[in-house]
Amino acid sequence: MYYYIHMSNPFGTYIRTQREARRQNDSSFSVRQLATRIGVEPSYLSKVERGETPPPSEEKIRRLANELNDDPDVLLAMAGKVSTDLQDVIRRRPALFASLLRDLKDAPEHAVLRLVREVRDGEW
Amino acid sequence: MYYYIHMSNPFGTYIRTQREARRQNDSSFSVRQLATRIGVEPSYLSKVERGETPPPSEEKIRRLANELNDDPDVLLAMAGKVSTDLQDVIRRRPALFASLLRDLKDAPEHAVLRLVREVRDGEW
DNA sequence: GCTCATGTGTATATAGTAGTACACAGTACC
DNA sequence: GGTACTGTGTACTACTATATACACATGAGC
Repeated sequence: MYYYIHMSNPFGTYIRTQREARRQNDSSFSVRQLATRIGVEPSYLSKVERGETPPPSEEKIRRLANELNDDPDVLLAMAGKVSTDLQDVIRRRPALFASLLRDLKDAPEHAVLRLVREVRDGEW
Repeated sequence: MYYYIHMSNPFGTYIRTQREARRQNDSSFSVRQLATRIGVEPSYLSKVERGETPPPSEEKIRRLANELNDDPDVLLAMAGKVSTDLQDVIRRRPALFASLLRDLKDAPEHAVLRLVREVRDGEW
């Protein structure tokens, strides 16, 4: 017997919006059918979309991202989570990546992107 | 009624080692007194050190790091966790930081450090 | 040899996570 | 106008996280 505090709910709202958009052209994007495809009970997906229950597990969020053609990292972020593979990167070299992230915390997007590009071009 | 699978236990082992090292010169680093200072029951800290129970919460780990003069990020990593403030950095710009981290995942330490230095010197 | 601190065993509590099972009322469609 | 699918309400479950409370035997120091 408990209540889920029902504030804003960015994750569920976004999922519902995306699902209904897809549904215009594809009737298989009903709550029931999508729920079945990602492997949960329809009533559960319904509750998640309405924010009556917290977002599902990382795995289910990944399947949602896949079905809805969305970036899993972005959906996970909306759900208040961080991908476990990213957490693993940090956990293997905590001091190093902690300082990198804290330094880049407020860096403008283009600056970070430049670093990404530098790294990708193999400049090290 | 459950058992904690008691494999390797890097966190507890490390804490015990550090605590006993400190205790050579300072008798206040007994299980009981340290537990009291960080705000947990002595029997709980004992179980954590012996790996009978999983590592404590982030907050308690931070207090341990403080008492033992250790890097909180490193202790958290040993406990299989990532600091919530770092998770927040990623969650605010998930696509950006996800790609950065995945690209740097296997980069050699000195290359990452060079980036840290670049950023610190404000080259953006 | 008594006191007091020490480490640890046993039992238990509470919240959060991550769902399932099933029934029920509305709607679509043919 | 019956069939079949839809969204959702109600009730329940199992497991994990994060601990507390207290008792007990041991050992060290005065």
